[in-house]
Amino acid sequence: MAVEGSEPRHVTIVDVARAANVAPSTASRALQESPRISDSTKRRVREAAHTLGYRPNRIAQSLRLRAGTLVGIIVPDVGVNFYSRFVKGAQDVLEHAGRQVLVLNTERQAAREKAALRTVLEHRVSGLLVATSGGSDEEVRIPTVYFDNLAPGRGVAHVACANREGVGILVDHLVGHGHTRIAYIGGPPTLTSGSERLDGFLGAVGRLRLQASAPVELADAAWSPGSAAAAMERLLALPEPPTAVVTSGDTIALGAMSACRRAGRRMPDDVALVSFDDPVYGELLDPPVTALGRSDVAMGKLAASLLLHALDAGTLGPPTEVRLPVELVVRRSCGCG
Amino acid sequence: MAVEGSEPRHVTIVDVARAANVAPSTASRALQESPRISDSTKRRVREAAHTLGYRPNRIAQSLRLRAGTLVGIIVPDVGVNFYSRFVKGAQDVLEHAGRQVLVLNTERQAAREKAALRTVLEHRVSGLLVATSGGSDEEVRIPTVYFDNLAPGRGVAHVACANREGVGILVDHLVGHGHTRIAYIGGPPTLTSGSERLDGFLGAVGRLRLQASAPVELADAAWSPGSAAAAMERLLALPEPPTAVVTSGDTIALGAMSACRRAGRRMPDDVALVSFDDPVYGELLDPPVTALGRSDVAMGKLAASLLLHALDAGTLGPPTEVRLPVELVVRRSCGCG
DNA sequence: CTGAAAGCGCTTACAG
DNA sequence: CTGAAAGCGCTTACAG
Repeated sequence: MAVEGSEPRHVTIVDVARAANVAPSTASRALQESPRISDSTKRRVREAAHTLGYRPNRIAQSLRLRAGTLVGIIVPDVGVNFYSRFVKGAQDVLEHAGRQVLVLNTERQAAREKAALRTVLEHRVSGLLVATSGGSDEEVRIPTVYFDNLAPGRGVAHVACANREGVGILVDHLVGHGHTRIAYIGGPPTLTSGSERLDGFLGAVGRLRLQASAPVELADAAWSPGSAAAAMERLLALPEPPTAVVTSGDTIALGAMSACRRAGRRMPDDVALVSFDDPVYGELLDPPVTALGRSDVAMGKLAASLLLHALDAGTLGPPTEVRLPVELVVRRSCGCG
Repeated sequence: MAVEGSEPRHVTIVDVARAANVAPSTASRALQESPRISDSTKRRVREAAHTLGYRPNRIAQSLRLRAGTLVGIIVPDVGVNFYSRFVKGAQDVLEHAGRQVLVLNTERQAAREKAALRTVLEHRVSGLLVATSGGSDEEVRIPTVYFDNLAPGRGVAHVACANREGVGILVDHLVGHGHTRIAYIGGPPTLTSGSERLDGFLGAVGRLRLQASAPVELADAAWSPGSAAAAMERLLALPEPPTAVVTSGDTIALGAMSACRRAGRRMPDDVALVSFDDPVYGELLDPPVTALGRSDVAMGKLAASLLLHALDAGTLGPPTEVRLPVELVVRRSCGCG
């Protein structure tokens, strides 16, 4: 069973040409269905290619064509649901466009982000989809779509969800339930979503004149449930604890919910909760979470489409900014039902 | 700000050579730190490369070297936690070895799996990490590590967790709590983990003489919570419903738990539950789930290491099969605490 | 220590 | 309709 001796060299177009008794150039054109090649020749070449098991070498094609089919995706952490589902969506539309995806992880480290950028550039990717962690400020010279965390003025497009409005919707819903002491637990305002969502909260409570009773707590940079739980505990320890809380993301909601449970507070009776980014199985949680529907897969598809568009249109003008609309999925944690 | 006119051609080694006043071959060697090049020349070349912003073209390198740095990973669905975290682990060790990862999704479709295989092969990846959905039976000619779903006799290595033993541990734990009517909800036995885990359950109840009161229900091929919930409902509708249930995976546990909740059965009092594959935030669920710790990231790292090993050792002999040990994370759903 | 030449596997003007 | 030649950007024997 073991493979003996030397590597069984790959079949090349020269092999195919020889087998079909034509020149390599003719074989190449035949395989490309060029109209300039006779049907009989095409058939002969195709057969030769088939029986030899010819697989074109994309490396060679890319070099010759000075353009490959690779697209780079740089994310802070593929292990995180949001990013992996974004990749899934992007991969899907890119694949259908005959492109492949090089996924690079940065672990939210600036150095790794820079290295990732260098690497994909060396691979001569046609374009890039990136969610920066704020690491690299260099302008990239190839078509780039920034998502989640935006990079003002750079790239061909930016995509994010309607962060401010989203939080506004969440606050409004809570107010509809009669809450006036509404707290917010969010990711740090260093990156786009953390900052815009916090902004949205501040804006909403301002508009509703609720500032005085609207405490804000922040989770850590990874938006970890642990740090969110600690934040929730701080809120519960307040002299006048909030009766409802808005969380800026699924993992934060999870942490907050578990903190409430440990503290013996019933949800939604003692404290209601609504969240941005529906937890992946949000309807299975106890209570089922009222949240803004996830837009990760859709965002991936959109970002990929925008990139594809820029790729064949040629990049011109300032980046377009696209905001994905959000929609409230009403379940039980808010007090409904 | 818009980029004007023609593409700004990439800087090549010829440009660097010219700037440093040496031949391209010398520039190439200098950049590779060849001992045959004088220090002064090296310095000159490095400086030229730096000021010109030279980035080697990996496409060209790969073609010339007849070996690239790409590794393919083929998974049923990157959007699923298990796979995305596997990718994260694999990516990490591969990246440290100077390799990049091409991720392909199959959506559990045989046709897409075959296409994915063709694609990565055309990219001349050095090796492959694949979780088949049973789609392709063809032997792949490059070093391949199969994971999760195994392919007997093929590839350089197989990695999976200790499925049978794992379920045995789960059953034993439930028996330790005094249960005798123990049900099982699992994925279909078509692929490795579904089949081995079911096997493990059957083996355990046989060994314990519990067969008569050990109903088995199956979820769908995607192991969806919805189908698991339906399975749980069937179990609860039994004349003598089980007092405990073993689920073969995290998503199945989630579905089963929600079905119990909807049916008004308290957990673990009315029905206890233990699961394979700890849900990602299993400790935050209500009740916190007793489960076998996840080994996805570790599995990714292991699979990548095995591949790397095969890559520099050269493939010989039959595939090694590695089983990741499992460990029980005791929490509340089983009745502990 | 450095350079000229060949070649990795393709594709596309350029001829015929 | 088909072929011979050049070249994408590198690296590595082979000379010197």
